[in-house]
Amino acid sequence: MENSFPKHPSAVKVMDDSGVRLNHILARLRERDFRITPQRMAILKILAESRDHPTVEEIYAQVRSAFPTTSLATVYKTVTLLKGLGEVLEVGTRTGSSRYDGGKPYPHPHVICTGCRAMIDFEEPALDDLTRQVAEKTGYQISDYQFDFFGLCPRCRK
Amino acid sequence: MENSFPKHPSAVKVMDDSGVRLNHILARLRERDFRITPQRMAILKILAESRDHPTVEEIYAQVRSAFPTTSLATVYKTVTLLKGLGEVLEVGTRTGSSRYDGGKPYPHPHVICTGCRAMIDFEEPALDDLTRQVAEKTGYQISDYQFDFFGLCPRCRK
DNA sequence: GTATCTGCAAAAGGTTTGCATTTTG
DNA sequence: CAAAATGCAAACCTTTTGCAGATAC
Repeated sequence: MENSFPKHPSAVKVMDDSGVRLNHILARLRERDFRITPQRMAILKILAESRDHPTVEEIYAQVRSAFPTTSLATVYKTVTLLKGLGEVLEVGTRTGSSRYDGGKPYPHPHVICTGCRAMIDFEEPALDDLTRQVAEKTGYQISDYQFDFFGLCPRCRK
Repeated sequence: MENSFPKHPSAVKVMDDSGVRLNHILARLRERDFRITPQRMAILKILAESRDHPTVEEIYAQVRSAFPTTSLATVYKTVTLLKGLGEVLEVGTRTGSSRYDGGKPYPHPHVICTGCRAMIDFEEPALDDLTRQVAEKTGYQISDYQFDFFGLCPRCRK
């Protein structure tokens, strides 16, 4: 195979059912002998369920309501671990903190409001093809991309 | 007009001749009563001439060889100023420092080597069209995008 | 029981800011 | 000469790290 570019939902086992997604991540962790602590479980649930691309700070705040002693460092460590396993996608917003997607951990475009920071996904099947073209034309072995649009959402537009 | 999306070279006056590009930026600065200090001039030259997307740190090192008293803060301030004027494009590399393109200040895709960090431009005319589609489908008023591919370049591939 | 995880606090980048001094136009 | 830019150091933010004590399996 020419490159190791991540696959789409059907291939990667990403489902709209966040419960199934959570179980999938749990299985991956057990597989590799990572431990399921209460803090981790809480973080995993948030990442698997939320559709709004939370920041570490936001995850932290939510986890704290259930486990008040949880530390920011633990959230960072867990998110980093999941990123390494390919079970969470980090989205850099170029202003401030990264945001995380535990529901669709493969690269895909986002549309980000420069006013309220709302972030939505954008489906564009042609990107797999474009990625292949980039690999061909440049000789690079493309393994990842980030593609984000910025602008005002309908509400912030006034 | 539906959106304020930046235009391509022919429209924006970006030329392969870095001297002309430099003059263009100088004119923009004078226009707005910004002053042309020796430090600024040195930074502008580097940004207009270089094709390798330097970091602030790299610009700083180069400027220092001509003006040894120059400070990092001045480089940051100048780059921020030019970004605000739309005369420099900031490219986030998601590892470490941003890199800057003073030759093509409008959004365009990059291909970045995850080994040696080499960064090349990628021309894809169809993106203007895709941007329009994103605006239509989402209702967002798209003003900018970032689109970067990551992977090993032919040399780093071994 | 032991390897792993947590929580704390300190450190580490990268970038921004405040302000006195210098310089440009 | 007035307005703007420089240079320095301190401040800022986000993320990472080291390590002693706690905990999952």
